[in-house]
Amino acid sequence: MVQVLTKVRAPARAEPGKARIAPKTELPLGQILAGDCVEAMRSLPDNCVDLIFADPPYNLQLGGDLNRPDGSHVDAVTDDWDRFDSFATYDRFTRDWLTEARRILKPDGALWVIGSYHNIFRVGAILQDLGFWILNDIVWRKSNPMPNFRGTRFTNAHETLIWASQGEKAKYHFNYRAMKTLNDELQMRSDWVIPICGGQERLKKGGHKVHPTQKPEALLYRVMLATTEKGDVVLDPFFGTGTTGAVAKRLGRDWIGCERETGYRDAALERIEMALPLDESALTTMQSRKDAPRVAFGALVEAGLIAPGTQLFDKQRRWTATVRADGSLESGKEIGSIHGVGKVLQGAPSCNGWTFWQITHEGADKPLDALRQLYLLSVED
Amino acid sequence: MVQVLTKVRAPARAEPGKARIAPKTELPLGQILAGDCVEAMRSLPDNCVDLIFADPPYNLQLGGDLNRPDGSHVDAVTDDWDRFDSFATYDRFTRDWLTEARRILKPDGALWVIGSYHNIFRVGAILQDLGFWILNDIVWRKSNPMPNFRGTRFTNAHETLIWASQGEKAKYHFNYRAMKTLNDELQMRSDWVIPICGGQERLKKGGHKVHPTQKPEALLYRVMLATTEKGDVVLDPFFGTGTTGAVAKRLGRDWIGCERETGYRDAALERIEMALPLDESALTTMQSRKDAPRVAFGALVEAGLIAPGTQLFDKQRRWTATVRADGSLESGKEIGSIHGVGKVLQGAPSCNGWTFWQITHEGADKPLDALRQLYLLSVED
DNA sequence: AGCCACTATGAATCACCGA
DNA sequence: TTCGGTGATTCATAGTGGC
Repeated sequence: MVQVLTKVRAPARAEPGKARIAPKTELPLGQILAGDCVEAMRSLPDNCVDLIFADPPYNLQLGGDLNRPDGSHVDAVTDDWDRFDSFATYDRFTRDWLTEARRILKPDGALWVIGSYHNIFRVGAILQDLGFWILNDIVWRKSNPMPNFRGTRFTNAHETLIWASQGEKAKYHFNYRAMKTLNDELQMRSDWVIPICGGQERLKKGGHKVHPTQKPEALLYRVMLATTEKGDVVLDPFFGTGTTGAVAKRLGRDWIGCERETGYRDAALERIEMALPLDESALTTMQSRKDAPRVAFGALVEAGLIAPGTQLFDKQRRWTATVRADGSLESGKEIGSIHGVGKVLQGAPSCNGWTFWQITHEGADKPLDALRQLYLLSVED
Repeated sequence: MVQVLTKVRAPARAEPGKARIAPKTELPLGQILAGDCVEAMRSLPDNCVDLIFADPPYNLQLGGDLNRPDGSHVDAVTDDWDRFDSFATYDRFTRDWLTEARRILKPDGALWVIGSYHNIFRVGAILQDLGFWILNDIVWRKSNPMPNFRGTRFTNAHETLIWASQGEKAKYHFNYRAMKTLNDELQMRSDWVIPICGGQERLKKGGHKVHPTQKPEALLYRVMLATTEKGDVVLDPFFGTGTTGAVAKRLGRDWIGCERETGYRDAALERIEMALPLDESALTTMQSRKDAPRVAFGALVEAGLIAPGTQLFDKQRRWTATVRADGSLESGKEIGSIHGVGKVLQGAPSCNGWTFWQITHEGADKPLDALRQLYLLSVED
């Protein structure tokens, strides 16, 4: 049953003198706390993190084996950590970690939780009961989901994220301009098309995936770009193989993880060690409408086709420019879209940035448009 | 003797002796029951409807008026207790109508509920608590949502539907082939792109919309096509201006509505009166193979389409087998049905012999299934 | 090199009838 | 009620190997 057992504290808006904000120096930044996440969070002070991203067990309740039509076996999520006796047990677990999360979250911090229909309705109801205020539910539309092999239901092609603040009146951070820039000058919608995690990004060991449910970095990239600032502290209570940490490092955010399993912790630390932080200029995102670029290529940056910090150049190599995290471009004092910067540099009345700017990709120089074609192929539906 | 195994009958709608299924003649088909939906549903017998589609209100706890169960008025929602109280009120309301819905729904019936992040998590958790079994959550992705004017959040561009059966082991109906056909021969996914209701379809009176949240008919069309058969009874506890009734009439389904407000009832009746039912042939949908007559492999041998002694082989020609006079198959030491032998040879948990085994027929290699089709044509009248 | 064929796999609550 | 037999059912990527 979804119900609140104890009355929750007032939702907390940062009022000077009422809540002490813990300084970052007291925090285990860049560390993975071993053990149960509730215990781990108990070791942290009140009001100390800016964002919590949580990917809790989904309580899938899978039955027997499943085979594809060709007879091959589907590798299901049967790990111990996803087994709960009942909805009541799962609800208790959920209430426990959400309660602790609420305590360590700053008054103007935000919570993100991802889940599927197996668990997300319970999580959503409980976090509302605890006083969190839902700002959006976000649909991650998978461009390449696993089919329904037996033809018994609709292809389960999405997962749901909930974005919530500490309370109805609580402040929160939303980088509206960065999101709009990332989405080709259209407001970012509540449905995001992102491929599942595979290929080079998927952590493997001995030919096998290290974690059964590794999330794509593009998902975390958008979450953090939308709702944190550079230097913010991001905590992930179900750290797994550290996607949250890797993206936080790339984006210049500090991170804290909680993870019970040694194998996941080791893989995460090694992975984050290798992650390269973006440089200062690449991290600067659009702040106001005045600098607003018209960009159609933020999605390529997010998808990892173009890394923030990448140098672009024109065919004659008269100018170069640097790609920033939200898909804007910087060249000397000029900042804007790929089109706008190209126009100003050339002193031309207009410029098509897709054909003007060149990029070195797989050892060859190509116009940006070549990468756009690649991207379109990858997300078309 | 030519033998066709019994054609699959229309799936029985309940276990005989387990529950009495009310005959349709006892039901108020094509009527809108006035008043509160819980009261209205109480007037209906157990196990009497095949589908319930519900679009419940979700703004009870916010802004406007809020009444406690005893009828007293709740002041503006400003403190925690009141907020909790409003969720509790909404939960009680939800549990009440879902409980009654569960009673009148047939054992193999299905429930659909639509909502937004304001209420859908509570509805989903409660229906799970009541024993409903979620089959899919569906995202209605609006092609033309209202923008977020203040730029404070992501554009709220979708709503969520939950599709649930009576329980984990309950049967349910899913017209897989019809959905696949509707989606250009790809499995229908859990995210549906459908425009919001506007234009000619939107009911207006004196220049104003009659109902604030009229749903597009395309949405109901897909729901009913996917999970009901012609002649099924569809009930909508929050009938509004009758989208459910209009689509049910169009698709040859019977309907029952519940609606408190006279204005909505009048508009709905007028609207449904004008709706044109599709003719018989247009209503015929793609049948799944499972509904086709069953043919025993032996019948093809008997009919002379396949001679005893014929060699069969798999696509990669790893194995061969010989057809025997009684329709059994022999491959080395293995003897049995086309399915059983294929299963053992591959070491697979199961095998569809019709698609696994190939045969040389009229100079070309074909799966056995091709001959089955020929056979079906030859015995059809 | 480039193209094609073939294989592998991903958070999945994945049949149903008759004896 | 359990058990066994029949037979229905997959999409987008990534990777590998042959020609």
